[in-house]
This record gives sequence, structure tokens and C-alpha cells, in this order.
Amino acid sequence: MTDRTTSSIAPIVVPKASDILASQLRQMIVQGRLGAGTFLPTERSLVLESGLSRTSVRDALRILESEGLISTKVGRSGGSMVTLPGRDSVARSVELFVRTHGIRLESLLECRVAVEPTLARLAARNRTEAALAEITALHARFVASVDDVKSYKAINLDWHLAVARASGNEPLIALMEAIAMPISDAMDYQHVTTAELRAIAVKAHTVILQAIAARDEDAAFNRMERHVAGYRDIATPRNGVKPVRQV
Amino acid sequence: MTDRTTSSIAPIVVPKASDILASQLRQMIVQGRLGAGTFLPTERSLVLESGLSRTSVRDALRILESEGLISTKVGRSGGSMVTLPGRDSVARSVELFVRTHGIRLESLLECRVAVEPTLARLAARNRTEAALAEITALHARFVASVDDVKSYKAINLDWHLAVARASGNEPLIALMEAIAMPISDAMDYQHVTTAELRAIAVKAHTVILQAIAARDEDAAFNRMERHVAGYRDIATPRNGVKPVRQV
DNA sequence: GTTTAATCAATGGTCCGATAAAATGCAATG
DNA sequence: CATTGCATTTTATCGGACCATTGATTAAAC
Repeated sequence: MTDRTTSSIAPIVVPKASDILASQLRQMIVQGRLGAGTFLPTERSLVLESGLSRTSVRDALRILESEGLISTKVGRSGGSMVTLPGRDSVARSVELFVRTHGIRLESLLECRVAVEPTLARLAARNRTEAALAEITALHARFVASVDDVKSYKAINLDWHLAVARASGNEPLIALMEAIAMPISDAMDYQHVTTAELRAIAVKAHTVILQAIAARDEDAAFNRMERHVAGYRDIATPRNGVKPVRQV
Repeated sequence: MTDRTTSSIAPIVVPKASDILASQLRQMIVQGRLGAGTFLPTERSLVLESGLSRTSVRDALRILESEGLISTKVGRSGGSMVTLPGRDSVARSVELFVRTHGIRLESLLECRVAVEPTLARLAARNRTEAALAEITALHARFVASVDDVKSYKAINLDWHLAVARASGNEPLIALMEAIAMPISDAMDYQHVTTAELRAIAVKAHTVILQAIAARDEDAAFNRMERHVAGYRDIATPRNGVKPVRQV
């Protein structure tokens, strides 16, 4: 081994052409210079402007599309329209994370316990009449479905999401929507509700709804906390906590 | 207008070839049939197996790459390796959501208040010695940096993230990492810390660290809650809450 | 004149072939 | 034995062509 001077050159990463173009377009969208609803230039125009090949331009558009920043249509007045990424975009990302890492149901329920009481508090504070009406309507259907396990589960999920949406806190709503589906999936394999448990849930929802309607923030928080914490304790006993993995 | 029978055919969506291939590969990865570290076939092999063109195959790979499911390298022993999406993937998605929607700092701080107390509780419960050592080390640097605003802010962020990581709850860690950067960015424009506030923060961190070290879950929860709630109240007075938008 | 059909134009989707660039392995060379 | 140069494999990029879909325009039919 001959002794050589080391030149202290950091590793150089060569970005791909499509990544550069995608970054530029993304920045324009994020900064608001390309508002939602506006159209990007056509692929062939972008080829002329950027000097890249159509392949690279299209790669860039695919990146933005999978980030939820544009949506592309074919045909004559088609093209790539700017569409801001919705909560579903975040949900997809979280779902991939949860599934590929085999996140345990216990962790997801812990997550709910952390988030839902605050959502209930904010719902009590910020709810509109329309939002309250939606929650109330879902609650009525919830009560009616107490004997049909399948629709009971679906409506239960919808009710919790409606409460979340009433909070007005977009990041927390997004998180709630993101973990709701994996939780629901995992419960199908692990947990079988009993009529008794469903009756308890109906009672809990009732008092939470009352608190939100009365704009009683502390009551909404505390009752929701007891509700979801109870759910967690029932669903994840100390033994055999299953990972969430698609089958 | 002639009267015609309507055939009640639902709108038919024609999926793109690349989407189909991407879905199949994604499913194999999510199901674990393609574990992390394994290599997908080469592009040309996928062309032969799928019967699609190289363009479509590459489009599919670009989709998976931007989802964080594979990472592609060029060169002889190159190809597309399966790489499970990390928390950074979730963070990018959330960041795009926050920036494009102009989510208000108030909402992000509310999010922190909802999440961090639970993270502190879980950290007190699940911390390892290594994690505790890391938090302690960061705390020491935090105390030392109390006069250098720039490094103070950076270390403050790191400390909170270290506590989050010590909790062991991956979804909540991901959320915390996702909102930390937008919060930090927004604070730069809005909030100027004073020496007095920094001293208070140091004190708060000290007691939280003690609670985590002593595995006192309730104390960790309550002290963290007071800390981040105080932060929220100082940073977002009732007037002039700025949206978070990149400049 | 109104409605219907046929045609044209614009755009993204797909395919093919070729070359460039990068990473690895191997042999030649001093 | 270390270094260099060459061959090989793989993705990255390019250019061009054609197809499919959509919307607009024109022509035909009634």
C-alpha cells in the first residue's frame, strides 16, 4: 500500500435530469407560482423549454404525479393540471410505511389515544353546525347498526373520521385518516366485537357527541380519551400483538 | 332531442400499463415476497416477463422509486433494489401537504401538543439506555448553547426528536419528524426567542429528562404537555397567525 | 335549421432502437 | 503487487415514430 495524500473530496452525486426538472416544477407549485387548476405546458413544450428529451420530461411528470401535485389527462385540451396533494396522499404514504414495516396494532392504537382526544377537543371548539349535523346523522345510523357487525364497523370508522374532520386541524385529520384504514384492517383479523362491547361504544359515542354539541372541550377530550383508551386495552391484551401486514 | 334508452354503463377507466406493473410489484413488496435488499429483475428482464415496452417498465419503476419502495443504481451489478420507505418518506409527503395548503403554524403546534406528551410518556416507558444517553448528551449541548440562538434552535429540535425516537412508536415518530421541519421553518419568520424564554425551555427539558430517566410516565407526560402548550401559547398569540408557505 | 356523422387536430401513451454514462470484474503491464 | 486499461453489464438519455383518446370542426342528412 503506497502512501498517498487524500484529497478530501466528498462523494459527488449526479442528479438525474428528470429529478432536476421535477424539483423545479415542484418548487413553482409549492410557492404558489403555479396555482391549483392551472395547466403545465404540454410535454412537447417542456421538451423545447428544457432542452431535455421527452423521456426525461415524462419521467419528471410521473414523479410529480405520484406526489399528487399534478394530474394528467390525454386528448386534445389535455395535459398536466396542478392538483394540490390531499390528505389521501398522506394516507397512502403512511399506509405504505405501516404495512412494509409491520407496525404493530398496539402502536397504531397508541397513536389514536394520543390524537383523538385532542381532535374531540378541537371539534368541540371549532365545529360548524353542518359538521355537527353530519356527526349526529352518523351517530343515528351507528345506533341503528348495532346488530349488524359489518356496517357497525364501517359506520364506527366514519363517525370517528367525522369527528376528526370537525376539528379543523388538517394535519391531525390527515394522520387520523391515514391510520384508520390499517387499524380497521388489522381489527378484522384479531378482534371480534361482542354485543356488549358495541353497546358500550354506543354509550361512549353518545356522551362524546353531547360534549361536542355543547362545546364542552374538556368533557369531549376526557370522554374520547376514555373511549379510545378502553378500545386499546381491549384490543391489545399483553399477549400476542399481531403486526399489520396485508394478506 | 330524440329519446334514447340509456344503457347504464358505468364510466370505464383504462389503467396505464405502467400503473398495472407498478401495482403488482408494489403488492409483492408489501406482502414481503420481495424483501428489503433483494433485487428486482433488470429492466430488460422485466420487459421480457411483462411483454411491455422498456418505456412502460421504466415508468413503473419510477413510480415505485418515488414511493420509496425501490432504489435504482446504474452500473454492472446495478439494478432496482427493494428499500422499504422510511419515516423520511412520510415526512416528505406531509411537508408537501403542509406547504401547498398553507397550513397555519397554529395547527402544527396544536399537533405537537397532541402528540409530544404521549411521546414523552412512551419514552419513559420504553427508553433504552442508549436512547437515554443520546437524550442526555443532547441536553448537555442544549444547555451549553443557550446563548447561541442558531445552534440553540437546531439542538432544541434534535432533542425533541430524540425523545420521540426513544418512544418506540414508529407512526408517532414519523409524524413528529414530519411536522418538526415545517414548524422550525415557520418559527424563523415569526418567532424570536429571548434569553428568558430559552432559560425556561432549558428548565423544562431538565425536568422532562429526569422523568424519562426515572421512568416516571405521568410526570414525563405532564411536564412535556406544559412545555409544548406553553410554546404554543407564546408562539401563536391570538392575532396574526401566519400560514406556512415556502419562500 | 337542427341533428347526426365524418373528419381533423392536439395531446398524452406506448413502442422501438441506439448511444452515453456508470460500476464492476478482469487482465495486462510496469 | 499495485495500477491501469479494457470489456461487460446495467441504467440514463435521446430521438423518432405510431397509437389512442379527446375535443373541435366540417359535412351530410333529415
